Amino acid sequence: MAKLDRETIVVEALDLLDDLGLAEVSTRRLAKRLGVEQPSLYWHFPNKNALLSAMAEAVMAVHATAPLPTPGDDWREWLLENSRSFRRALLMHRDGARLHAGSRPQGEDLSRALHKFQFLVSSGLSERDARLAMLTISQFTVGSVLEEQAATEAGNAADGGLDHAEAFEDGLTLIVDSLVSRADR
Amino acid sequence: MAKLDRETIVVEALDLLDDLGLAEVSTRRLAKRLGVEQPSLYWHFPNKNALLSAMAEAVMAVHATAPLPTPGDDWREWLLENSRSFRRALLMHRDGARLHAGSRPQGEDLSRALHKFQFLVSSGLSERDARLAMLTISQFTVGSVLEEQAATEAGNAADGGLDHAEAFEDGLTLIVDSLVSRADR
DNA sequence: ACTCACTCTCTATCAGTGATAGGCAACTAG
DNA sequence: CTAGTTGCCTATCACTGATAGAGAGTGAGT
Repeated sequence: MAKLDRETIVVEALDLLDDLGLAEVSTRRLAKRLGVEQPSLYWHFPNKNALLSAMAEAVMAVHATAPLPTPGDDWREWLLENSRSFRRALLMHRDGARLHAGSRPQGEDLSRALHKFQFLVSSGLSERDARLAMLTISQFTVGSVLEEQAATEAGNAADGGLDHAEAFEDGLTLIVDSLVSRADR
Repeated sequence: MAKLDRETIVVEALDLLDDLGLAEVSTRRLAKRLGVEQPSLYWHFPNKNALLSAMAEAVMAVHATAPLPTPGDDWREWLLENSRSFRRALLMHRDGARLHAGSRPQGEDLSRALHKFQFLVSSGLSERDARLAMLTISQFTVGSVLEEQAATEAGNAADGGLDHAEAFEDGLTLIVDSLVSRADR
């Protein structure tokens, strides 16, 4: 019936993810949505992990398509905006952070990361600080969204009335401020 | 045969975790290790999630037992050491960060967190900065260890020859430095 | 026109998973 | 001595990810 297709599958899988959460994403449920029998999925993906990786990559697509920094840009502002874009991508789907955490970085991302790194260096940061900036911020962001989504899905009452967006913004500023003062020195 | 016991079960479960990784921890494998049939576990725990929570709590026990700060302590040094202790606990078991990420904070921890918060405030940080410090650092730490353990278990070649301990230390310093300069102002 | 290979989905089935129902022995309190 | 509780057992459930192998459809080469 359905013209299956890696992309079609991934799109439907993300829909399923949003509806039921990562734990409830099964190959059977997904197949049923696609109007197909379960083993058919295994022609397009070698196993479920490969599917989850493709989903994780698709989730990151919005962020990975965002324009790269150009030499004239203000590095501080760019760093903030880049991090927000990353966070937005993770938040766009239910369990986005958990999904992302269980997947290794792809090939395309590496060259983009390199570009960003070089932008920071040519903006005046030391190589060490540039690498530190990218690592620390991305780890903080993943940790932050992971906690936010865990809080949302579990007790579902916001934990302690915490404003996650504000907390993220503050944490991000905290980190970036430190980088600024190092660059100024 | 075996005198089962919540603690005995958790200890064995953590052993199993270290041997096979979180994905391979099943109630049957665990029961077999304990010399017991699988449903017996369900007398001691209502479901597998409860078991995983108990495991997560046990993993944190080392950290949760560490002495609380006392008024005379240097807050910067204490903050650094507290974060290292948290990281060490996560690293002590395979998939420790993943295990931790899938569990909600317990009751005991909350009063400890409050104590730490108050220590930071009485050391001169604003309430806002104290909360920010604890949140940001813990999220960074979880994100950091999550990535470290994912790298270890997957490509198993260290990713990019990255020294995770050093990267953590640098990121931590980056964050704490920012807090210091805010406290000085 | 015929055949061969390839693509893609199907049916059938597997071992393994978390979980529940209900039985039965051992211990303990009245 | 009996009644209740504790703590394990057997048997079974619905569900999961995965594989084997059949067969329908398509298209290229001769």
